Amino acid sequence: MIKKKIKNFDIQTLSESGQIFRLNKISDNLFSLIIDGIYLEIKKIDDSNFLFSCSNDYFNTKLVHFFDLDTDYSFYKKLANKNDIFLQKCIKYGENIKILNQDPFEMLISFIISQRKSIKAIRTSIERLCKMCSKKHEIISEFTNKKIIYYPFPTENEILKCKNELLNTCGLGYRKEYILNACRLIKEKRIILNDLFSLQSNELIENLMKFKGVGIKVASCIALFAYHRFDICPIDVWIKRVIEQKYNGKIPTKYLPYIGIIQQYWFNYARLEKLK
DNA sequence: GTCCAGGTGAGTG
DNA sequence: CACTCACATGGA
Repeated sequence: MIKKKIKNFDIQTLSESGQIFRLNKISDNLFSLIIDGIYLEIKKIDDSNFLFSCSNDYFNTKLVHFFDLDTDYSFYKKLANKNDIFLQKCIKYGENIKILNQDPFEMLISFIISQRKSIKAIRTSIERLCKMCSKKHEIISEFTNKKIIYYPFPTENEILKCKNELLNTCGLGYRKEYILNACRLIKEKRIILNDLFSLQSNELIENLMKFKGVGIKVASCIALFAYHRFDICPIDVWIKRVIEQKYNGKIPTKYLPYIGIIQQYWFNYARLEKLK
């Protein structure tokens, strides 16, 4: 277990941000996270002090990048136009939101599942998929001393090997075939997710949309949350409402190079305040 | 029971 | 090009 002083890190808001589905609040100020096949816990001591159940080395080499801790967000927080009271309010409301650097395959499968589902339902479905396809792991929590059972996010091979009747219990509905199809394309190396990092954003989106079941919205989420493309804006039902109601249907051009992060401020506010 | 959710692909005009 | 429609299922 290590202690870290981190400024502008809001794990509670991140866990509700709709970009990560396996960061869970366990109890007051205690969160669990499954990435990279491992389970770790994060305890918030106060606004800028945290405990992590991992080594200092793992924190520095993996988590700093994952949580995007080496990026200074102060520039983005100042982007709101002077007369844009709404965006100012959104930024204040979720001022320590970050755009994470998550695994492309996990984002691909997670956001295929996400279509026409609530965030709560997405989480349930993903957890079932992990439980059905992936290997069971057990560890003892460093914080609670309780036994923890967890399942890493499955690989494409593990999903393909999973029996149909098990996959059918994951609540995937019509998305099941999309997921199997995506796993086949990856297994056959028809699309290599790690090779897409070098592409321009528009080419990246184009390539992601080769997966059946991945349209412009899901491709945009993957581009933003796995490939860190701040110039990409996933437009879902919430963002549609924001653009129509607050911006007369048009995004201010000044925001376009950073619309990914701005979109996340909008989304967080609109969803948690149930903007109608 | 009804309605909605971080949408997409196929079909039609 | 734009527009409509079916699509499974959980959660409120």
